[in-house]
Amino acid sequence: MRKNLNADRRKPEILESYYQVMIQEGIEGSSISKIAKRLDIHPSLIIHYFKNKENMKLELIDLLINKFESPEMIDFRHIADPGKRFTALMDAIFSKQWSRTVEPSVHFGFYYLSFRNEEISNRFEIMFKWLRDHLAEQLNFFNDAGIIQVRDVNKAADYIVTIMEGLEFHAQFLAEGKPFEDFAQTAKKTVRAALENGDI
Amino acid sequence: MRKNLNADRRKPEILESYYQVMIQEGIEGSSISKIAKRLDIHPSLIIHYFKNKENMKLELIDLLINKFESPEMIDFRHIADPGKRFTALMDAIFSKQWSRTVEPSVHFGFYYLSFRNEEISNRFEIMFKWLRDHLAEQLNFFNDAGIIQVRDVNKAADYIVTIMEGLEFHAQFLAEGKPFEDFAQTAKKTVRAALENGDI
Amino acid sequence: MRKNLNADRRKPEILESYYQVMIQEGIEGSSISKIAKRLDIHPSLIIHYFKNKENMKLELIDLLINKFESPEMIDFRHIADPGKRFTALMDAIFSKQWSRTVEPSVHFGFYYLSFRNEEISNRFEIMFKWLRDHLAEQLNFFNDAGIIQVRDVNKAADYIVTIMEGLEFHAQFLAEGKPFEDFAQTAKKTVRAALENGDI
Amino acid sequence: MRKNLNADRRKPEILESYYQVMIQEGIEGSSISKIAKRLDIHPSLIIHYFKNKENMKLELIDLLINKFESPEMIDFRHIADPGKRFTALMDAIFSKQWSRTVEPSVHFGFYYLSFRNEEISNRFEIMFKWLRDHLAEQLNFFNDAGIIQVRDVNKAADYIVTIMEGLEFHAQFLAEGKPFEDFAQTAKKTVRAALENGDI
DNA sequence: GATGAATGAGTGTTCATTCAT
DNA sequence: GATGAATGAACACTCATTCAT
Repeated sequence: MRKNLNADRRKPEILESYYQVMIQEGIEGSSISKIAKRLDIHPSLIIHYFKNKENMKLELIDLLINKFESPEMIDFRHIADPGKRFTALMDAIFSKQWSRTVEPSVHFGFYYLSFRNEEISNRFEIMFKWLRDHLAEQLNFFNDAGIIQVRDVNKAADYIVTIMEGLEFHAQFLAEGKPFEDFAQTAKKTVRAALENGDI
Repeated sequence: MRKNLNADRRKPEILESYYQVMIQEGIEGSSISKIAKRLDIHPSLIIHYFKNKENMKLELIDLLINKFESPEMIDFRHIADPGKRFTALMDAIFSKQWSRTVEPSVHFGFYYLSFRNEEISNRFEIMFKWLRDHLAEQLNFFNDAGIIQVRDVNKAADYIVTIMEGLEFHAQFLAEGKPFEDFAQTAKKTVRAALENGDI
Repeated sequence: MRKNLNADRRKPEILESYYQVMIQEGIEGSSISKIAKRLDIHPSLIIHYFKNKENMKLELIDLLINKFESPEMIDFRHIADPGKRFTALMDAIFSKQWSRTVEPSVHFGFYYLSFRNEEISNRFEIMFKWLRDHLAEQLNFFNDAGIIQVRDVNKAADYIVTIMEGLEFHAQFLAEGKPFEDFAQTAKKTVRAALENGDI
Repeated sequence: MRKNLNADRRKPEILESYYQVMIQEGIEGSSISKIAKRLDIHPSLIIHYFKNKENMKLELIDLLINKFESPEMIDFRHIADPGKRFTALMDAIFSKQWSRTVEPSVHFGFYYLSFRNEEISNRFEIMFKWLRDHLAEQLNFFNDAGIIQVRDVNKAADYIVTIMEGLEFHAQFLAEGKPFEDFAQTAKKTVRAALENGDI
């Protein structure tokens, strides 16, 4: 039991433990005492750092969203060639690595909470909009380069995000044992065709 | 307050109350006592009917899934004309009425639980596969009738389900105040195009 | 599920079920619903027959005590020869069959309850006194016949009962895997010696 | 009512309360909330200290057993003279003080629980064996000193423990208002005679 | 005779949180 | 910074029992 660490080190440690407990026990099963037990610290210490559970929850969400928005994940503006950049972007979006940046059970757990918690809802909204806008901007670029024939880039960006999220459902209930990538490839091709054919 | 109703009337009444409490308070917030209070009955009466909470949960899920699978929702085999049947099916799938057969918050609540509860997971899987297979069968029919040019009906059916579920995310975070139908129309057109163009 | 049996048949059936549940689950674990479930009848039916649990408990005790007091267990007055009758009585008292007329766990369960339940206490007292008096009477007979040299038959009878009950403790904690009869033999010999030597 | 005592003071306090409630209400009647109410503390504080009721039960048993095994109760090796030591030991064993170190109702309550609870059973077994072995060792000493003529010290020790426990039954049901010591004296004399006469 | 509806008290336990140290 | 004492609300569930049918 390490002692006298300061907040900068303790807080991420606690959030990581929170995340792990959530994976194993679910949201409602992630009690402060379980999180504390995993770290071999006293539950009160968690309250000490985060004031209350709600704060901790929001801080965890912020942390996870930051992972999503990290440039190396989805920003390929450093690739000059439009075709290559398009492929890179599509590959990234439909990759398992990207979809599973955050454990699906945790992702959906917070998504579920967003129905009744405005603070969480806002955070999700900001994240999705950021993603959508980033995609729209890139689609514009690909349009201009003649790679795709999208009529309404905003709607197209919405469409991509929609499928991305839907993929998780597919993986959960319809994958029939096949790896995530299997159907993701199909989805990617279909989406590419839609963008290239000007279906949207 | 002895009303002496029998199980046939009480159980649906309790499940309805459970459903309503879940909408307002979320899954983890739906305690037996809250459900009972809503009905002005004693909590132990709920146990009397369902033995335990887990049973009640599963019975509620079964009830909700039955709503989904009701023929009038999605079965248009009584429409002989292939073109009209296709349109009817597409309209149904992307309709708000269909998407919101069950309150999204409840739908996603149970979806979330399925990560850690095999019984729930199985029920979802069966429902999604039933839907997917029904769609695949219909796509075959439309293919034969020359309405669409689908290469792989199973993948196409998967794709449709995937988008359908993804739509909920869009409505939640990206709709920007516009009604559900707005983007659903866009999605429908894009999917129709994909089926007609043989993109999948 | 047999129906329409009358009290004469149902009550012993229920008491037997009660006894069995008590063996498996202990006194505090013997709920009416468990007893009913074992018989595949409705818990209310048990209340119907016995009015309440306390009555049922007392009726079970009466039933078990009757087993104890059955003449074939301990009454050897039909054996005319004093020596043979003495041996028969001693053998019976220190036999496993006699000691285990009622399951020890149940016997001690009710014994334990007698501390706080006067009705139960009275029943035990009557039974023990009946046994003690029966023994005293027999000791008198053996004394007169010159088989033993007991100075105070009442005290001797008390002593025998005392050891008899203590034997159960020995079997529970000190038997070290050996059968009940092992130490019971030792005890019997020691008691016989005490009676014959006039130690009491 | 925040008293902020610490575990060293609170735990014995709670165990004492548990013991008292058990005397009044029996084992199954000793709920955590009753124990707490007696101390005017919150029930969850008891959980705080003992984690769960089972632990508390075992800790109470350990505490009571320790009372039994305290040297001043039964260890007379400081008395050099064999005859005096023998008398002291016999007097102690058949004394009310020793028999009632723990309230009989509690003693038998736990004894009863031992039928269905291995942890409790083990504790009893250890305690009884400790007592038996201590007696056997002393009997050896007395044998060597020529005070008694025991043939099998182990069996004799078993016999003594058996009677000791049986005495409680006698006191409960056959004492007929006379004090415990009354029949205990008789038992003691008879046992002494058996040891001295070589009946065992 | 038998069942089911309904109650209400009670159980042990979990939980987030506050406060004192 | 860290721990432990203490609380109080809440939870699912068990139980014996009553009443109507």
